[in-house]
Amino acid sequence: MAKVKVSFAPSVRRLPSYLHIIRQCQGNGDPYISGTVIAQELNLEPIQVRKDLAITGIIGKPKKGYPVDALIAAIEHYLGWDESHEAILVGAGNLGSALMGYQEFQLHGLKIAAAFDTDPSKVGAKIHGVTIRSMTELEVGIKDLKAEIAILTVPSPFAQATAETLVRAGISSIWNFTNTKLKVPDEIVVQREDLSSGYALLSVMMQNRKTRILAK
Amino acid sequence: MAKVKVSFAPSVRRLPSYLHIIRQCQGNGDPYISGTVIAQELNLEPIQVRKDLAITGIIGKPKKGYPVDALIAAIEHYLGWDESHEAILVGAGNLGSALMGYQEFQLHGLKIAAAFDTDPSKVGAKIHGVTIRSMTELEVGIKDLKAEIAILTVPSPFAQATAETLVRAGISSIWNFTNTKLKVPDEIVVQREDLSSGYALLSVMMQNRKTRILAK
DNA sequence: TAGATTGTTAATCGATTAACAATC
DNA sequence: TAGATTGTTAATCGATTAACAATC
Repeated sequence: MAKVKVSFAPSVRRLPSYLHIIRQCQGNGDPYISGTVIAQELNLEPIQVRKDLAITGIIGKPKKGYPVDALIAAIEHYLGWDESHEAILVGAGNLGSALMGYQEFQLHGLKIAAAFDTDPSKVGAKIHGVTIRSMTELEVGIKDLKAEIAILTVPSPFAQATAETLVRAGISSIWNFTNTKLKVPDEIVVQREDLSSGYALLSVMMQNRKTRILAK
Repeated sequence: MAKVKVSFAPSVRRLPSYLHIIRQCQGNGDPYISGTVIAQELNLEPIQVRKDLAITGIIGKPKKGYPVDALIAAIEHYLGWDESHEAILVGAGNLGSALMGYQEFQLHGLKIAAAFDTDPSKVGAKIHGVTIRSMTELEVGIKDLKAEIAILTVPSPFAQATAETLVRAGISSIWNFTNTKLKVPDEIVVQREDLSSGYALLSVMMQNRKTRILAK
């Protein structure tokens, strides 16, 4: 295979957008899609798209572009979205419930097998088809279900303690939706999703826009 | 003021995490906090924290650190979080409802004045204190409320059309939670929040972890 | 064939990190 | 004072972009 030296996180983050575009293309019945087209659709540079796609190992055809079906398969395989991963969700509040209802995840191999919450009135109920269990069963539940991913949507003050329980129970990956930076062993994979950081960016862009307009 | 050449988006994105730590410090009654401490807490390099804080214009004291109250004020002012912004939310589904319940936003000046949805059974109801109005009132509603921000949580297929209505109604900033890249005029500020990109990163890290372990 | 598009190698750009003098 | 911490200037690192030969 050709040796590919590529930017990492930024490229990986862009892959789902590519996948989205390419899927639409597949719906149209086009057998090939060019990096140029993808770039245009997403307001990116064509060279960036080509570089990013290279990490999946896919080979394009000059003049035509990339074979749509193979490209989708390559991206999904690279992301591991072609096999299923058992997940549990901790904290069935507003955000947690919303995430349970997100069908897209299932499409990408993420199976939320159970949710856990401290609120006794929720326990036993189902939200979007997922049964809510008591937080006291968390450790046993994780082992029973052989879950590898935990989606963490508890209130921030409980984030660290919950994470420690998760690690004890053998969870290897945590998708952290709290605004707490978790202290966990190095071998645990943590991905933090931070709405505040996006909102901060939006806020600053809004201010820049205003000064830009005033400067006219 | 000292001239500060700084990385932009990444620095801005980190500011809310700093704010979170510094607030805790304020709770403890500490009058000063050092960049070193913040860095330790977030697993960052001290120099990075100092560089980031410099963009807010705050001046630290050698040996002591930054004055906590002034630092909080400086970050909030830089982000524009010290004044309120009227927002509306479009698409009161799972995610939309969750966002309406997110108190943290109000704390940072984001006021969701109304929500809009196509579902007649939702119209008139309140979710987390926000009244749901009919989508047909969207344009008038935005003008009435003098909203500047629209939080877009409609199903992806409706994202582009809805965005166009928003722009027509005079919205200047869109916080886009759909996985559609919006085509809007340049002067409109758009911040896209993309769960798939975070999940992609988590997925790849999980695979790398496995190969790392197998390599042992 | 001619030309669009690929993949590779090199150049640029921007963000992070290092080094260190200034200072409380 | 001595030493921790700041802010500045320079060096490194990594990601994006440019240039271009290869190719269908």
